[in-house]
Amino acid sequence: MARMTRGTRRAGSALDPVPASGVSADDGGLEAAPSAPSADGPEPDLPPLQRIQSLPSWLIGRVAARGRGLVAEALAEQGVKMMHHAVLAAVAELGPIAQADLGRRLAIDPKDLVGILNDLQADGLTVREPDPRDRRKNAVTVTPAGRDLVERCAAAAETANAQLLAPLAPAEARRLMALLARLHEA
Amino acid sequence: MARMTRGTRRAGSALDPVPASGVSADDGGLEAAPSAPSADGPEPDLPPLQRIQSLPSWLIGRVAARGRGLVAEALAEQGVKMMHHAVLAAVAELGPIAQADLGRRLAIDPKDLVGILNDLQADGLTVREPDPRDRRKNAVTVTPAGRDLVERCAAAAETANAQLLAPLAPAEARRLMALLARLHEA
DNA sequence: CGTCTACCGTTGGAACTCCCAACGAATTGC
DNA sequence: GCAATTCGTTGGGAGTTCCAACGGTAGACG
Repeated sequence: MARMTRGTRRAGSALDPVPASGVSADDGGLEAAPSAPSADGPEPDLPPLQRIQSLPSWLIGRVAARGRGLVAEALAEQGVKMMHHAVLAAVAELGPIAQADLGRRLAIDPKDLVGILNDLQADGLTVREPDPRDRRKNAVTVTPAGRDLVERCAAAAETANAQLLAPLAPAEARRLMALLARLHEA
Repeated sequence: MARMTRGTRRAGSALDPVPASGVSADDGGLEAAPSAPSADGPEPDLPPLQRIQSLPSWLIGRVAARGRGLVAEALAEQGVKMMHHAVLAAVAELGPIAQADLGRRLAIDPKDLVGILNDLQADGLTVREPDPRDRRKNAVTVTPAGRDLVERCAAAAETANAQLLAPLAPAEARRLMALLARLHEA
């Protein structure tokens, strides 16, 4: 609650030496901290660059964010949001499918899936009809319009993904995907 | 507006063949969609499994989500949120640093950084003092308590990351990191 | 000198994701 | 028949990410 900002106003020290470019491979030597990172024992070793932010989780997170942005941007040109495209594509691929199965496949919260399917249905891209075998379930199906749209969106998404993997040779991209798949199935 | 649910109630078809297990490597052959994905020309090739959701962006996103969860869980035991740890570690590493530079380094929105630094400062982990050279800037510094905490948090984060990369041999993990680093520097 | 532009920290708000709890309807097991 | 479970849906809330705007400050230029 009592969250104060701007407390003690004392004199400080130099602050500029951070160039903040995006390369992150080479910084000028600028560890001029007045505190004592070089006089306390318990630091075993510190890598040349960022100590914590070069962790796998951070790196993967950054790359994932960039990929998400690229795909979202590409899909925005088609007027489709990312999750809407994912659901639409999944419905187009897996014939008629129940909402719960859809949510489990795509790791989408059932609550959010309701809204997404409402939007897709309002746009005439998917149809919900009750499953005669299990009247609790909704059989979700694509309409021809939905199938057309998912085609264009898939092309846009693949372009964005190619852009994401552009720095890698095809063989390297395959290796990356294989390693990530192993982590995903864990 | 006018978002209808539960419209036309007609008879459907089979709906059960989705096992929804997590393996994703082998599905039983179940492409029994009554519509025509096999009669239209413009599809060049469709991979054996999920067509869209095996895209790099999706796979990376899923792995990133798992990594984020693991790190967040490990850090929660120390009572620290992920971004708080990231900021604290960055401040500890890069001497006194301005908030804007911090935000650019970690790709954090300035708004969110304000809240994070307020929390860290309220807990006595960091200090903001105005930079005498540029009175617009805040020089953020770690306190000894912050330096102690970041040490424990770094250990927890590294454990979580090891858990994330557990399915990979050390050489494979290094290769994955190298590939991701190339994508990140793009 | 004054003005203009750009940056700094800060605030407010929107959009999206995720989690938990509940309900009526319907299915399954006993 | 009856209990337990599942399904779709609604509701609320926490958390994250991003955008637009503001007053205060610094630097560039005339």
